[in-house]
Amino acid sequence: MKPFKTTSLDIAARAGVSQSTVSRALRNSPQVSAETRRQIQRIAREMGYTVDRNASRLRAKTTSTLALLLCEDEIESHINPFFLSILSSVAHAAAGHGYDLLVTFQQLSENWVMDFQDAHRADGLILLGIRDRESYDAQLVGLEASGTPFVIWGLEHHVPGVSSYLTCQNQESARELTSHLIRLKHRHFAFVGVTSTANPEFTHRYEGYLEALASHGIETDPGLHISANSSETEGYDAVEALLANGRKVDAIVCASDLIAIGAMAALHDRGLDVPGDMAVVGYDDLPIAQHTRPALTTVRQDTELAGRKLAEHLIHLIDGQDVQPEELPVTLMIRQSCGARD
Amino acid sequence: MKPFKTTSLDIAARAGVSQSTVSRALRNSPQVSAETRRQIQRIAREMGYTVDRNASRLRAKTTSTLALLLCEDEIESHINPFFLSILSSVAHAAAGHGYDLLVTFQQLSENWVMDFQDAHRADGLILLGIRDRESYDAQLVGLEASGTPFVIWGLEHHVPGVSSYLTCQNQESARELTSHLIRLKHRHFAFVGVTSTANPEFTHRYEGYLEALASHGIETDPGLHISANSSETEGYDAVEALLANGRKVDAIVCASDLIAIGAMAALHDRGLDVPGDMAVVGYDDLPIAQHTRPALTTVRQDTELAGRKLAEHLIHLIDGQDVQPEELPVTLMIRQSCGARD
DNA sequence: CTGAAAGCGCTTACAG
DNA sequence: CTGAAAGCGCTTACAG
Repeated sequence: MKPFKTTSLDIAARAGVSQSTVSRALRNSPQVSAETRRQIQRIAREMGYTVDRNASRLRAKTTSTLALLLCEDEIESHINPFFLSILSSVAHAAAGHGYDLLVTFQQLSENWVMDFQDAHRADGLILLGIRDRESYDAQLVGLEASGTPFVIWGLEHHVPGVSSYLTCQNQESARELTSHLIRLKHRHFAFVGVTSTANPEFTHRYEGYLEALASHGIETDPGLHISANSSETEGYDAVEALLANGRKVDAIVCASDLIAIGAMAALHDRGLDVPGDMAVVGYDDLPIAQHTRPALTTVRQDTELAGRKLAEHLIHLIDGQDVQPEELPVTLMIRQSCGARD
Repeated sequence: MKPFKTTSLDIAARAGVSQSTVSRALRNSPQVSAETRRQIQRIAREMGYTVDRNASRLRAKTTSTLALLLCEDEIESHINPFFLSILSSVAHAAAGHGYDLLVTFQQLSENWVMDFQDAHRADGLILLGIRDRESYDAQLVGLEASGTPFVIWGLEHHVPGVSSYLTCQNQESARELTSHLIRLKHRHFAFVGVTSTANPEFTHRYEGYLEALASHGIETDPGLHISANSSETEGYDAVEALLANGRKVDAIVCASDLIAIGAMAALHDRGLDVPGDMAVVGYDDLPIAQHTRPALTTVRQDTELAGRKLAEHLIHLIDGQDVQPEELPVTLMIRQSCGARD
């Protein structure tokens, strides 16, 4: 069924050179004369030959593969579109650098380090998604011990030469966003989003929010911080709880767009108008954010850049170069849900 | 840096058997006595040994890898969450069967067959996403010629022993959904969604829609079929065009949820109430569909099942078994946007 | 049931 | 600049 498998020996025979020369020519080795190289590459193209990756990897003791681990909650099985958008960008970037991308969607509870330690499936790891810090930290230690390079999104974890991280300006942007709401005359604030070691990003956003309130002399009430994971349902429930406790609120800062969308649904169901009765803002700028009504004011994270940087940092680490963690810039997207003028 | 690489020879030495016996024991070969096998597997576990996949694959001439190609539009770079949900399910299923999953996000224009033909990167291919039929069909022919097994979502293409396809009950469900709207006393219908050979799924939904109208004696006006690809923006623009042409309409059937979300935004911006002035229904039941206000009436495709079936069908094909294409069942999700009673 | 041996298709010192 | 040769770590006939 399968056609005859062309090998480097076939190319060598056709080109009248040795198999080693073919191997060199195809890897663009400067050892091979330009003319020989051109001819060999032409013949390879004509015969539809591509290097057998398994053989190449076995011999070179490399995998030319990046692995991406997307940790997901087992309860809320619906994955945050934000991570999927990064995933897509990582895939592009990896391909652009000649790496394959192995994707694994991991349950929180599973012990994923084992898989990648000695299995020689990938040269390095990109870690995305939510996590249970208890087991997570232990697994990171295991990863480091194995010498596997890895890059994490959204969690400050840096071991020079082994691992790095990328995150975005969570705190600054949350401060700016909140300040914008204050400028729009909102005075009674609530924050919806879990803050814990398991979610440093939300925690930084909360800190930025608190800074903005403090710098404008607005008092903060711990009862107006409602915990919620990143989903519409938890956002909905959080706002129901918030409204039930009866405190005066005129602006809700949500730790993510998914939460904000749930929040807007809850307000709608209570007959409250956004932004007339209540301003709502989110975070991430998911594609849907511009299509909700009112359109959602939020903070744009550049997922294309994030994915590209994740891949590049990992490849540098694999190549033995050190990389510095980076905080990527974000953009405020002022739309209607915050009560903007137009 | 990297720890000493344990090989099957190390296990053999420790267990006092030959390397071949270790290899057999780890592959659960019935040739090895139960006791020897248990002991070898225990030692392997103790030493943290895992089979080197590159060597194993090279020797066995297999890859234990499934590839998933997600074709995306270059203009609308934001990927349909529906496909990403299937992707996640495929990843789970592949892992469950001991396969790795290689993910590639492909631009429409690229010639992707080449990559997988001789590169020995994957044993088979899953094809998802939109496509340009002109080049697509030619590439499928190339794939078949190479003998690579593949499974397609949403496009009837079946070559016994080589390829298969999976789709859902597009036509029946669109007929039912439209009939439901008719039962709710809607009489003036529009359909938004591109129908062309490039998008057989939308085309089947359109056919189901037409059947429902015909069976209730409702006349169809070609001017009330507006083309749109699956995005909020195109849905928005389509509805603007629809309203501009001034015909009486009281229900819009959208070929996807993304289109429906754009449609609802456009109606909102024109001051029209959904479902009071206009019913809107979608297709896919994206997670967001239950959180729009009004919540979106739509058709649920079981992405978990779809992903699992895609992986299983492909694995069967790889194993040389024939598989029959399947049409997966769907569920009507009646919510508020159609003007339901409660 | 077990072992010795060949070989998958490459890459890379080593020698010239 | 090129070639002959070794060997990456397995799997799998072949022989016993």
